[in-house]
Amino acid sequence: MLENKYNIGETEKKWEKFWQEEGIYKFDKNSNKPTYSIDTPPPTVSGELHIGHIYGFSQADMIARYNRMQGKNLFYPLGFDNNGLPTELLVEKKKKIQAHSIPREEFTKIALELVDGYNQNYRDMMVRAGMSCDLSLGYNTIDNRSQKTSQKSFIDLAKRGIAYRENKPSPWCTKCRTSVAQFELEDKDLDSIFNYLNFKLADGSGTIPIATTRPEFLPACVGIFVNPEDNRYKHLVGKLVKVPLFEDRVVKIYADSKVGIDKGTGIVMCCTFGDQTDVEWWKEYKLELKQAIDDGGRMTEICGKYAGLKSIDARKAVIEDLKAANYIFRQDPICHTVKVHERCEQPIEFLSKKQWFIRTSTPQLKQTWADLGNQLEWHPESMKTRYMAWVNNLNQDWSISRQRYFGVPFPVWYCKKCGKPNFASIQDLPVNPLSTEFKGKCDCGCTQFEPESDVMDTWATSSVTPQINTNWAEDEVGSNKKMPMDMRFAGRDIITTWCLRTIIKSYYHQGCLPWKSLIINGWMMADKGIKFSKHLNNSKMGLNEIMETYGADVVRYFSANGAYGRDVMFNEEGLKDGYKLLNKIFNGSKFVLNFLYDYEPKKPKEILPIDRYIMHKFNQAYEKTCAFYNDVEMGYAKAEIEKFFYFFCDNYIELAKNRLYKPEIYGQAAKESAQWASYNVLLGMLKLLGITMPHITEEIYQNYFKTYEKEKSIHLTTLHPIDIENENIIEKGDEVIEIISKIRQFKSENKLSLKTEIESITISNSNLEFIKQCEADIKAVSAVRNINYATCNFNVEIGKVVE
RNA sequence: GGGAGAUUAGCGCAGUUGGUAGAGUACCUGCCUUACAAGCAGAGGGUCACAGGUUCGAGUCCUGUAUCUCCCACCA
Repeated sequence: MLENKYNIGETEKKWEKFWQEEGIYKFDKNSNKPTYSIDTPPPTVSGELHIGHIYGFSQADMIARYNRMQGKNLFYPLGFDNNGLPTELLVEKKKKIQAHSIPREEFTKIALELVDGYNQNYRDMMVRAGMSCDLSLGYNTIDNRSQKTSQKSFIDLAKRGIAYRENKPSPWCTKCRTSVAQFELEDKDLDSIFNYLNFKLADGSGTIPIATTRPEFLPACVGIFVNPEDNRYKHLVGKLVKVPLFEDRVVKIYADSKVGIDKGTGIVMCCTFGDQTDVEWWKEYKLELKQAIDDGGRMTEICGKYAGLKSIDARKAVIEDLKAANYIFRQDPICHTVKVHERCEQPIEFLSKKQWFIRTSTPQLKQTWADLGNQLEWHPESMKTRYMAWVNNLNQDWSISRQRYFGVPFPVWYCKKCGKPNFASIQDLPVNPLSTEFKGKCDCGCTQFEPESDVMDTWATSSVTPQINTNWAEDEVGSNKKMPMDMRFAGRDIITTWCLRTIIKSYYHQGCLPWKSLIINGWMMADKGIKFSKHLNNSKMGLNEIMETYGADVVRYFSANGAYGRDVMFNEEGLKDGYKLLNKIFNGSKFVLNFLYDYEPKKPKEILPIDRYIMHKFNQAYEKTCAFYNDVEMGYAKAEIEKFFYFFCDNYIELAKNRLYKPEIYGQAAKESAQWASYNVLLGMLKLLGITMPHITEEIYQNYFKTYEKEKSIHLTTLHPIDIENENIIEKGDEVIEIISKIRQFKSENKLSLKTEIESITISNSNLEFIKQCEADIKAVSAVRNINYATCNFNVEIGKVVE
């Protein structure tokens, strides 16, 4: 028997425990069923979880559950991404150790131990939210399997010339002492001062005005630029200019259309490197490379007396000296946007370092990425546009070197004599070249090697999750058979980064897409226009509080709202809607089960018309719901079956109630007919509702249906329509519902109780056969004593009320 | 600055190819109906962001504007 009142927390936790202990969601290696494989994106575990995290995952889980109930064997892992900077910083902070102070292996070991606790919290919350992942399939991107996969990927690409090493200026964070990728940068508004300087022409013919916010870069000034269309300065092109404070140095004036005539003074100094434009000019005009700032943000020896100062202090000193020497003729305070490293908010510098790159940006490759994008099944389709636009604008190869200590090392040693990179053997992976000698000889005969000390960017590893999942490092043939995986889900912000990179790697290694379909979810917004954010800490309700009050089923219900891929706004009202359905499912089921506990399902010889009708009506809702799930529209699917559930309760239960209660009046056969319909329809509804609300549906299944359905969990049953003979009955049944509705309307308008008895009604219709068959049910539900019939257009006339 | 999406009832959202604006919730009116008042029945409520245009007809197509979200670029 079900409890009188549904206890959300207790019941949900009970079944979560059951699912884990019984291995309900375990992937079965030996199964004959077709596999449905999901490349779950491994989350970076840091900070508090908020309801926004649950949003995307629970939507994907609904697709997983739908496929499982289609009879598929689910490969649905939950890994964690923890080989990057956030983990390194977390370990340093929590364990109070400097990464560099201990061997990399040891640091990694400590990291894995520490991260395990965080992973467990995350896993617990995923389980608590009703995710049906197989936790035994998890991985850490810093574990041996992931490292091996990532290193093998690198060696494969490097040996084929797809990965190459080159000296390239790239964004650098002097605080984290690492190069950073373009997409790790964000904008920040900072106050600064625009300094107007007079540069002396080398021939003594005068001065030219240049405005700069970074005067400390003067020692790295390698050229002056004006716009070729600028009539004021055209004549200066080709002349030489003395660098202020460093007057033994002269630089040439160039003309380039990238100079904005209206900006500043219209004359720009190019320093290596102040910004991206400097990088481009340096490359294009083959300028000298003068590095003014070192890895840690201090001035280098080329800066003379400023060497060793932090750049910010050097700036003050330089400005003082410029003022003293009368170079500055104007200073304007400005607020401008600078690129900062998203993790530490430190303004970035451009430094030139030897880095490994992966080729991604030639026109042919771009065409390949576009072709692959077209082969991929996008949900929703409109998201493809973003991908295509990005691919089209791709103009840089992918930098994968990071000058950090913690991470997946490059398995490479450079020959001390000729510099050639020598790679580790695949069977030795994973290796750390800092602690392992290269065994062998370079082609040049040399046996002395310099190990690579850099590690790979975390994306280099998180882009091979399909290869980690399919065990490509150990079994290429087996992996190839499993590729592409069936599905990947992701937030729409990472289509162009994570998704594209994963596509690139799968193409290079296995010549195919990583997945057949990509499902993009929107964001859950905290309030109008405001995203949930770790920085803002703006969750109105904490996740634990929400789970306590409403439970996972309700959170999942809320997550299913709206059209797929769209943002939704968090509001407690939305949770209350889910709570209503939860309550309704419990009460409706409790009522029906009362009449089923002593019933063994057996198809009766004769099924009454209303009972046949509700089963056909269910099949109709079933088809619609499944069609929505096939189109990855969880919101519409949920709404469809929810609508039908309410219909079932408000109409069918009311109609069948009397027959179920009073077999002595309506007959035992009439009761059994209603039992048969109730059994099938309720079970069918629970299965479909269970995709969104797995806990409550399990509770009800276990309470009764399990005895007759064999499967040990409702989530292992398969979806199918009710087996019933084909019959054109839905329209006729709908007419009966309309008759009842008209009588209810009459009573409501006349402010009567629904129990109020009515003397007689007259039903008119062109064909009265079906309605006549339902007479007993209509009378019972509407409290009508007599029904008269007339043959003409459909109409219901309501007679006198019994006083 | 460029690209993509959004803007519809008090609220959070649906609206397929152009043809009288939809459910839920809230509010309101009633009803304790042998499961559920966290329920049931019923009613009201919208210049479809704004301004133009195409069309016999526009929430839907086109152009522009505003606001929000995401992505990219620029920032001397």
